[in-house]
Amino acid sequence: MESLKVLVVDDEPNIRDLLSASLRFAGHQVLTSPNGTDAIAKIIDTQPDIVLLDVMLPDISGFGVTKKIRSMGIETPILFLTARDETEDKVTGLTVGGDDYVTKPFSLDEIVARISAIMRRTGKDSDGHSVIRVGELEMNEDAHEVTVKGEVVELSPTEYQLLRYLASNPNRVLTKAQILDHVWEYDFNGEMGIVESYVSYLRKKLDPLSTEPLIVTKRGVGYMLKGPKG
Amino acid sequence: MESLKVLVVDDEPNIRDLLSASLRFAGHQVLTSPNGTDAIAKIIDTQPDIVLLDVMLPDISGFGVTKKIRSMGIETPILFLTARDETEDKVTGLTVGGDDYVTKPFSLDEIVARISAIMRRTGKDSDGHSVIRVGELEMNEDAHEVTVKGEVVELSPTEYQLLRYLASNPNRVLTKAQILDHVWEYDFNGEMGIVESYVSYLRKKLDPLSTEPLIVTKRGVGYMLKGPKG
DNA sequence: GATGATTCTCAGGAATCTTCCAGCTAACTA
DNA sequence: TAGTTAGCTGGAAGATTCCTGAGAATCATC
Repeated sequence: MESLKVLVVDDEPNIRDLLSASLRFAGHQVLTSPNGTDAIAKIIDTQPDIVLLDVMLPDISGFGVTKKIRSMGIETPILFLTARDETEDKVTGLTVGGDDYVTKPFSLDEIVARISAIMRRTGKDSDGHSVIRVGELEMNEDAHEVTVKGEVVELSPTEYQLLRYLASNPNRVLTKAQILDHVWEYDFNGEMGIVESYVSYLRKKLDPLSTEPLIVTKRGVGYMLKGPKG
Repeated sequence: MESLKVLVVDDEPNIRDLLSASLRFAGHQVLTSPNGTDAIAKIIDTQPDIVLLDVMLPDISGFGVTKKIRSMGIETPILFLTARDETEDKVTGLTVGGDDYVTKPFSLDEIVARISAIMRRTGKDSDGHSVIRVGELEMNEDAHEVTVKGEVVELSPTEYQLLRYLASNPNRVLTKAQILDHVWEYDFNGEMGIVESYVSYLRKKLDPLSTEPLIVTKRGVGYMLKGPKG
């Protein structure tokens, strides 16, 4: 995916930093804003490609911000961030147009994936390929379908996210800490043993179909998804 | 459907925004107008392909607007937006020619479908395919008839709309929030469990006729209508 | 009004998923 | 080689998600 200009709007500095770091690392240009009024000004001023917008803001709500900028003819797609208990009754209207939403706490990989999806849908992303392909492995992001050598593999949500993170970084060792940070929700405070468990689950499902082991262990370092070359 | 120039006339900014976002996302060019006089000017000025016209406007009524532009020889088809309690005959009398009407509150998918239908009828839509075909499933938009392997299936209005939304996005997972936003009326604030119920209804009617389950559940993500060739 | 269809809510239960744990195996090191 | 450490995996508790039947409320039709 090409580099995007992203505006992150959230009143919690922690969340802003978390998202900034992650998005910058993904190659995007990041701007931040702590409240609604500032966000509106920045959107008008800098014209970002996408806005990550917390629904719960100290001054104007995320919906208010949306209404305001839309009434000015600004079509920038928005990815809403909502608390889990707000969603149930307030979801309506959130996924209109190209917009989408994620519930807090989220995983960083989820955010990156949603941004890609929105950019793909709104057609602003030049290489709008919704399929991740690494050797015999294929992940269809639209259908959430995974195949190895054409054979469909059923994965649970967490298994899917883990595999996506690995497949997005083929031939590169990822530490358990990195995996935990990207795939699990940011407030997860469990042990890294869970990564081992899920790698085990993935292997059990993937290896019977593939000619050679897909996920290799780099002892003392982490895991790596093996691609065709290298 | 090709891109159309749509004029949205409504005094409620919320409705204008909702329709703008949805129609723009559907690939149309959208203009908006908050009242009757402005609408008339915009119609003359910009010559839209279709007008979404609220009947209840602060200055001139939607009927007044229609009368005015028709007297000037402008044949632009109109989709009226009316409150549910406004008398039926008053409206039906006015839906001559290619015109049509929907009652508020409406669902976004309904609006998009009606626009397609009008464009088809007035012959302005080049690829006027009124039949959605996905594998063994066939939906005739004109006759509102659904068949699986040629067998007719009777569906309630909501069941039909849900199936249409799914069938318009084959092999693509749609979240319950997306489904709610597209299929249900914009002021619906019930729970997402209703989507589950209706999926259940559809399955009960469709699956007995099809060779393999049409609607698949992607646990933790949403639902997907499975078409040929994943 | 009465009947039947439709919409919507709710709750029990089934199926699946997440997480942790503990015992085991494989790999490294002294 | 033996000891130590890192990683693997089965099991199980608990949580979550999904399915579906039952019933209330609403709407349409006669």
